[in-house]
Amino acid sequence: MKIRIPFKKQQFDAREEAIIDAVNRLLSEKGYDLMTMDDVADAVGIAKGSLYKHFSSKDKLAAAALIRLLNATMAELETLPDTMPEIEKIRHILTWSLKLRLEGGVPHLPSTSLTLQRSLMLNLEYITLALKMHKRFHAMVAKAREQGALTPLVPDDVLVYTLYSRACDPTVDFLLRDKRMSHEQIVTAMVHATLGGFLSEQARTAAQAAA
Amino acid sequence: MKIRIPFKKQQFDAREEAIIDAVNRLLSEKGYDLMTMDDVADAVGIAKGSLYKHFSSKDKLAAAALIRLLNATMAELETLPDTMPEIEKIRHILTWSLKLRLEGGVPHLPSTSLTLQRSLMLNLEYITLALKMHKRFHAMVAKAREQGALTPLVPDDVLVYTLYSRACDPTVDFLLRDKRMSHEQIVTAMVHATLGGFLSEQARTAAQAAA
DNA sequence: GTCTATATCAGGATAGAC
DNA sequence: GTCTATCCTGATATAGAC
Repeated sequence: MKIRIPFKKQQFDAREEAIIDAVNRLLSEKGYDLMTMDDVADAVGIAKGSLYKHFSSKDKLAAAALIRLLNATMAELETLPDTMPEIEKIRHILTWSLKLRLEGGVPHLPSTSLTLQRSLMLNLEYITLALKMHKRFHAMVAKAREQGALTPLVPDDVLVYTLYSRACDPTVDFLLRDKRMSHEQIVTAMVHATLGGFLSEQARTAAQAAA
Repeated sequence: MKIRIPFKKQQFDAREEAIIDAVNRLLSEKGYDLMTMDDVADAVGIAKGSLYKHFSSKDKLAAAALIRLLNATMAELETLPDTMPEIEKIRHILTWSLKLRLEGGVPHLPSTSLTLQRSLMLNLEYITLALKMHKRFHAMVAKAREQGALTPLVPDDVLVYTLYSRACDPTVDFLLRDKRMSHEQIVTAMVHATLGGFLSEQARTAAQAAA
């Protein structure tokens, strides 16, 4: 049973995607508080009034962008084979996040803005997804620890939160501004510097042998 | 030759200190963009009009707080004995920054806000100090590398910028919110996780022997 | 559903009395 | 130098024509 999607609807959805794209870029550039609805409207090329037909508030707009990001992250996790050691999954998702950020696609996380944080806490769809991802991350880290990859000196929570935070680390901004390292070099260095502090001796020698 | 400082002047200076204290707290809580002059005036307990007699703009206010922070950081560095291995100095200053942050004393760094960043770039006193500290950090990291403490896999710049960034890492906010770790535990874990990624094998085994 | 106003309000900065 | 009252810009959100 094939369902035809009306052209109008397609057009509408495409526009919404375009809006969220713009929001993503703007959020990563200016952050939530400095991003204005005028910015968004201009970037998409529509009037501000029209923008409000799609999203009833600035909150909703940012939430939509973050929800898309959460879904993308979950999808990326799905692509990883079950057989992959958990620490490699962690490395993969960290690398993926950093790359996304460098391409300008990733919002500065909610952590950046108190106002955004508060409004997100009232958004059921966002909370549900965020919680799901949080559990997923926790499970991944716990398994990595079972597999002996993590140092006992740092608790699980620290690594979980670091996975969220590193993609919006100002260090990356500074390195970008210097223009002395390529995107790829930045990612490699950041991943090494970030994970290096969490690895057990065992995992470290294993990683060294691999390299 | 003893110079008497007029009482009025003492009072004035004390008030300025109180203002900067409040700004520090507010900056660390809400960040630059969300901090309002009303907030500051209320926190200090004076009228907004009076506030402007002390600082002619919001920019200046934030700059004053950051300048005080830079000076405090330089002073802290001065206290360290020359004989101390550079990597230990690095560890010390990182620990110091994190503690300060946990006490609510440290502003979220300029990196947080684009607007603040831009206005700071026009503030000669700030730029001069920031550059001085930047050079100081760079020298410290370069020496640490000479002393064989750093891994060749991560460039100096990354560590330098990390020293700035880690004190405003959202990871710390998350850990604080959970209330599952004491301030001291948070500092220890963050320092280990942060520096762990930069150490050479040599430094790592040395650190392990020390512990 | 898109546009062009416009209502409304918050926040930075200033004026002017004391 | 402190206060109160006010100006003015910029930003969210809405109204109303097409």
